Amino acid sequence: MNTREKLVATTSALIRKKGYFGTGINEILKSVEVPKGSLYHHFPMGKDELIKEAILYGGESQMQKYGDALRGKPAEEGLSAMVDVMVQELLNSDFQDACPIAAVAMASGIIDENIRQACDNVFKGWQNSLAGYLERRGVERANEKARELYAMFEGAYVLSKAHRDVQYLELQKKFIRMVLES
Amino acid sequence: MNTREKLVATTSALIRKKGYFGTGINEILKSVEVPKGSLYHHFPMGKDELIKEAILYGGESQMQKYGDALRGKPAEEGLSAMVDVMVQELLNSDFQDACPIAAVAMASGIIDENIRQACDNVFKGWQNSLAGYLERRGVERANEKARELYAMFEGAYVLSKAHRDVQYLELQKKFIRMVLES
DNA sequence: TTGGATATAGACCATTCGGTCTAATTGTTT
DNA sequence: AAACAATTAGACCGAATGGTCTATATCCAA
Repeated sequence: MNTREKLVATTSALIRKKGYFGTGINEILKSVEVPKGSLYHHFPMGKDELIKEAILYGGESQMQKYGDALRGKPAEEGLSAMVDVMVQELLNSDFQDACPIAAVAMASGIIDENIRQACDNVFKGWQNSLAGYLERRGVERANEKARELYAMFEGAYVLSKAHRDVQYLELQKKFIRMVLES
Repeated sequence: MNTREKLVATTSALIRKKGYFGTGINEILKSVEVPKGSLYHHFPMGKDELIKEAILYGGESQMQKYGDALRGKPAEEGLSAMVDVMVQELLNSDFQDACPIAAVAMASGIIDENIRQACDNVFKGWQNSLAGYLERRGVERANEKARELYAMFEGAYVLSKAHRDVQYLELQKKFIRMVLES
């Protein structure tokens, strides 16, 4: 892992916990043990460029985790496993790591428009990937259902973190079948 | 409206857009046109105390809006009107104002535990209020359904903001009946 | 009208913020 | 080995951060 990759990966981990404004450049540098010159060499546009990359990186690695959970399983079972991924991430991080994009997306509209678009693209990618998964399993109106399931999961992720209680995520499992069969 | 109330109301509006770390004390003071001495007179514990109050204030005023939308309507119609409140807030603010609590809640776990608890209490209040509303209309398993509807709405609120597109919220209306009748 | 509480006013503080800039070092190509 | 680009290193900058402190109003009760 080279300097650039280390910067992106660490930034991704930090913004997931503290969002855009809560994550400082000096903090990132200290965490990665890299001098300032390196950062501005690899990311001439500074913080916004680094965070944009971190959003895309975080989006991809999260998509991979979800993909692993879904793969080879029938729809309901796969989606349930996807919820379990979120549950485990909350538990493993003492409720610090929720959706890696949401924390930044909440402040979009204030921050650079490029960053909002990066969040947007990640969300769209997840959603399309989920829609494809459903379609391959013969689910009707897969796109609409993917959107709905995704909104449910996202909301439950936020609430479970705020409550320090995974019951909101666990509850989603009860409603997956209902959405699929609607 | 006295100085204290003005500080709380303005802080509530700002944290809704930018979250905990994105909202600075000096910015608040400038916006309210109040000197620093007044702030620390009314809130000796500083920023964290002010933001905690702002969370509770924002939670109450939002609950009032939702209550107005729900009041006197049958369940499905009322919930649909509640979604419309969220849609209008996004549109009226050019997609800057989503859930007034979520932006701060996302960074909880890092911030003062009192603030996380304030977010938690607001969320719990909304959820209980919604459960009561459903119960009064004879809905079975009102508590569980209130939780689920609430998670759906919260997720759609976040996604609609990130996408700058209210379709996620509008989509919820199609699924309200399904949850109610489940 | 005097005294004491309440509140406003803002200068000042150490620290951190994101960012710039110049050297020194490392790596690669001839 | 020389030359050149790529990268690392970190001192330094102005601005902003949250917070403290003293002085001055303002208000109400005695």
